[in-house]
Amino acid sequence: MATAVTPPRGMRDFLPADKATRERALGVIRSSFAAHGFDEIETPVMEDSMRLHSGLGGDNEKLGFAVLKRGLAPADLVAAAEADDLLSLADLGLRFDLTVPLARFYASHRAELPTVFRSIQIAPVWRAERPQKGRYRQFMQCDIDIIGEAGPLAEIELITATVAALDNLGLAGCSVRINDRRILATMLASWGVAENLTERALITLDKLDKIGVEGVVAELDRLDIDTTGLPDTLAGFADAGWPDQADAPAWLDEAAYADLLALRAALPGVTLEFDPTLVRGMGYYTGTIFEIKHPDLGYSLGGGGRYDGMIGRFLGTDVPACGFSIGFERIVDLLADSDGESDQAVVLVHEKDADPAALVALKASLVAEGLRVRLEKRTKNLKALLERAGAAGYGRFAFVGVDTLGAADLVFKPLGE
RNA sequence: GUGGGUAUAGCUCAGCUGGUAGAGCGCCUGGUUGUGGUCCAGGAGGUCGCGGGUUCAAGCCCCGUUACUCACCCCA
Repeated sequence: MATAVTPPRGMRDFLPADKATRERALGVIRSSFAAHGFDEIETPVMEDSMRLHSGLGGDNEKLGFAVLKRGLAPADLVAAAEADDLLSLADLGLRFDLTVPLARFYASHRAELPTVFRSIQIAPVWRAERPQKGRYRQFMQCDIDIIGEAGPLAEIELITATVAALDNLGLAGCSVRINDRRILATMLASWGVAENLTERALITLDKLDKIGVEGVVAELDRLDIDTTGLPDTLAGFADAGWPDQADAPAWLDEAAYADLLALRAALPGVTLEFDPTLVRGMGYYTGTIFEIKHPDLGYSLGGGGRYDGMIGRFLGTDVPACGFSIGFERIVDLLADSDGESDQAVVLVHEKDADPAALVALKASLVAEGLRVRLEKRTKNLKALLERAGAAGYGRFAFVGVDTLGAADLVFKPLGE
C-alpha cells in the first residue's frame, strides 16, 4: 500500500476541491495587496548556493535543499568529504524564503524600479524540516515588501494591506504582535547580557509564553546570565500591554517605543499588541518586527519586520526595507471548504452508447450560453455520481435521452438534494 | 536532531487469549425503477508496509527497517 506513489515527504498533491479553495484564497490575497498599491514580481525557485548561505537566512539556511553540480565525478565527492565541505558540491539551492531572492532581485533591477518599490511575491518555498501539522517542506508564502522607505509609512502600509487581506478572507480574531529589535537589544544590554550570548538569550526569551517565567530564568541561568531581579521583570511582561511612556520601565528603549506608539496611533482599525518578548528567528531584522497571531493556534500565521541592512549586502549601499509575509498554508487550513454549488455549473448524464458528436454539440450550445458543463456517463449507482458532482461545485443536472434533440429538451434538476 | 502513535480491499476501518481474511462505502453484472438520485440478487478486488525471528501454526508475539502522523526544537 504505502508504495512509492505518495508525493515526496512533506509535499502534497491537491485534489480539485482543495485546489479550488486555494486558488480562491490566493485571488483574494493577491487583489487585496494589489489594491494597496503593491506590484507582483516573480523570481526563479533556485538561487546561487553561495547567496542562500551568506548568513542572512538564519537557521533556515541549514534547512535548504541543495542542488548538486552537474557532471560531478567520484573524485569530487571524495575531495569534498575530505575537506568536510559537502556544500561545495552544490552550486544552486531551492529558496527557503522570499526575502533573500527579493534582495537579489532588487539589487539586479534597481534602475528599472521606482524609488520606493512595493512588491508582491506569492510563490512556493522549500525547507527540509520534519513535517507536522501546519508545517510542510514545500509551502506557499505571500510576501509584500517595501524597499526604499526608511520611515514608518512602510510599516503602516504593510500592516494595513496584510490585515485587509486577512479581513477579505473572512478570517476573524487575528491580531498583530509587534516589537522592535532595538528594544530587545537595549533590554538585553540592561541585563548585562554579553554580545555573544544575545542570540541564545533572545531565543530563550521568545519561549516565555510556552515555558513560563521559571523556564526562561532557568535557561538564562544555564547561559551564565545574571538573572537577579529578572523574574519580576518577566512576570511584568505577561500583562504589560502598552506601558505608559512617562512611567516606562528601565529596560525599555524609549526612542524605539515611541516609534511603536506612533504606529499604533496610525493604525486605529488594527489590533496591535506590544509584546517585548516577540523575537523572530531571522537575524537580518534591524527594527520593527511583527507577527500575526490567531487565538486558536500555537504558531503564527505570518510575520515580518524591517531589514535595513540586507540589500546593502548585495548592492554595496544600504537601502531600507521592510516586509510582511503571510503563511498561506496555515491560512488556507483555517478556511472553510465552502465551495458552494453553482447553478451556472451543470452536469449532463448520458447513456453509455450516446453519440459523442451529439453530446459535444449539446454541451457546446450550453457552454456558449455561459454555463460550465460536465458530461457524465450514467452509472449503476446514480446517487454516488450526483453527490460527487455536487461536491465538485455543480448545482444542476439533466438526463440526455434519445429524444433529447437540443438544449431546450433538457430538464434540469437541482443537485445536493 | 529527540520522543510517541499508526500501517489489513480503491476509501474508512473491524479482526478477541496466536488457529483457513472481514464489514460499510465505492466499483462491475443482472433485474427493479422509466424522466430515471429507489430497491433486490450476484461478482471482482488483499504479497495483512518491508525483512528477519519465536511457534506445529503469526494480521496478532519479538527484533530490525521504511513510510505516514502527532508533539518537542525551530519555524510560515
